[in-house]
Amino acid sequence: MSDGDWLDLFQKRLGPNELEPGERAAISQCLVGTFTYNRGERILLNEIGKDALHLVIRGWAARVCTLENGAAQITDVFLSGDLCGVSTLTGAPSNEVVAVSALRVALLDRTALLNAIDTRAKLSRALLHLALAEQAILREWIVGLGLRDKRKHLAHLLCELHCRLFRVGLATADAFDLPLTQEQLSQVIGATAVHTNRMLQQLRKEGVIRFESRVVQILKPSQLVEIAEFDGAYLKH
Amino acid sequence: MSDGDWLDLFQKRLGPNELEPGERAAISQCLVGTFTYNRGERILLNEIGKDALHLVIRGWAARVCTLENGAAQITDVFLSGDLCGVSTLTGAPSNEVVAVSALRVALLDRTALLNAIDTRAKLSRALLHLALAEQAILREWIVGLGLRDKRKHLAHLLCELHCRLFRVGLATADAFDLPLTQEQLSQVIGATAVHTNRMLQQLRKEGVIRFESRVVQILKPSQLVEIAEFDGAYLKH
DNA sequence: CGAGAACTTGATAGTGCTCAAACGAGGTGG
DNA sequence: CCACCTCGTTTGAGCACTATCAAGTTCTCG
Repeated sequence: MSDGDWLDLFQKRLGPNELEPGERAAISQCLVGTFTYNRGERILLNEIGKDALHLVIRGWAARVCTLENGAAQITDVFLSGDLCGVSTLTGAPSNEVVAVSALRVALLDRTALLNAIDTRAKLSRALLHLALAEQAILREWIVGLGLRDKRKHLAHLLCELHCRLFRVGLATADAFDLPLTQEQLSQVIGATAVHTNRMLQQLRKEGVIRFESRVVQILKPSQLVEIAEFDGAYLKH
Repeated sequence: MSDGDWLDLFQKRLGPNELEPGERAAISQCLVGTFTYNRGERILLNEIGKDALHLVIRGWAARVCTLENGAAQITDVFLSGDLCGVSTLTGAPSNEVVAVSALRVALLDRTALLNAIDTRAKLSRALLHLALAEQAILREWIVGLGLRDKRKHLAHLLCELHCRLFRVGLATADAFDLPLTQEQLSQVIGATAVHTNRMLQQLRKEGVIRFESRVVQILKPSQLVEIAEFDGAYLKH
């Protein structure tokens, strides 16, 4: 995915709600540049983030909430096409967001974007749409944390990530890159790294997945879906 | 709270982003009536919900996600002033929402509201604002489920509810009505009803709260906040 | 090749679950 | 007015899932 395609990527992410040429132009005028972060760097809560939202072009990012005892929870994962920092539009305090892998982003000027959505109703709808899509994912994560055991939750997460990546052309029918470490996976599903490791091994022993050198291969898709009780409808926003 | 005040209530809920007379008029023209549900009734996914969003005037509602085995998770709690069904604006599939107590709602016509936000940029911003505020709460719930033990999570939930109710004038400095059953509380924090009961008793034994006949009294506010590691900043959207 | 990060494995402890039953309050019908 | 039924709360005992602690192994990269 080259830098110039960021707008197409964003449009693909928005799905059926196609942007018209006018909206495309309005957004592309918000672009102030692109930037590359290294794995582990803080994004959004930095000099750049003060003025600009980050549209992910390539790589992964994650929002991390940390408690006093140092324990950390990942509440969002941002993939290609995801817009990161929408909540700062309303002046809300944002959490820490870190680059999970090398990360290429398009920088969209906050003020310009606010202007754009005030001028163009469709753009505003598009952002609302994105926010609601995120909500749906957050809710599903809550269900995973509250109701599923860790093995099922892990399976569900893999299904979700596969779906989301497939939508933007970053997954084949049965495989995708997963740059999250097991530690980070455990921060998503609310487990310890040790336990996450064991649940992964269990899924491997069951022959459902393979997961080596940052690549997940889904060997038995239907069984994975069954374990996870996965229904991708919530991603159809 | 009488029916006529629903708009003021909504405005109070939006907080600093005051609506101007024009926007107020635009919203109030979306009103198609008010309605009362009984405790336990399904709202939103019914005849009325097909065409109308529900603005809570009085009472509580909760969004419930149910798994195949019958286990249920509450992912949202809607209080006075909360707008319920925003996600249906984008045609997304909604979850089940039930009335936790007797529930009075204002019904806002979906099509009219869509028109209104397409016409008035400020209204659109207001809805985006609401969606982001909900996101912040969802994230905090994720942190609670992933990182806090059930006692702390329960304490955190009580802090949050107190804050949100206080904002709309439904809590005193140290007490509020809590119509959720212990079973429903447990569906929020991802525990069994038995365990939730024990954690409540522990908080009572510690002298931190009282909770009788659907009323929570916070006896030691600072200690409750400390147990929960509660920081209300995320509610300041 | 060395050093640190990430992954793996084992043993033990504990939080929270399951099953089972009893108790209390509110509502209804006889 | 009381029996009775239901829903919600409370209590107890045993078990399971997951955490914790500790150590060893593999991988990655300068």
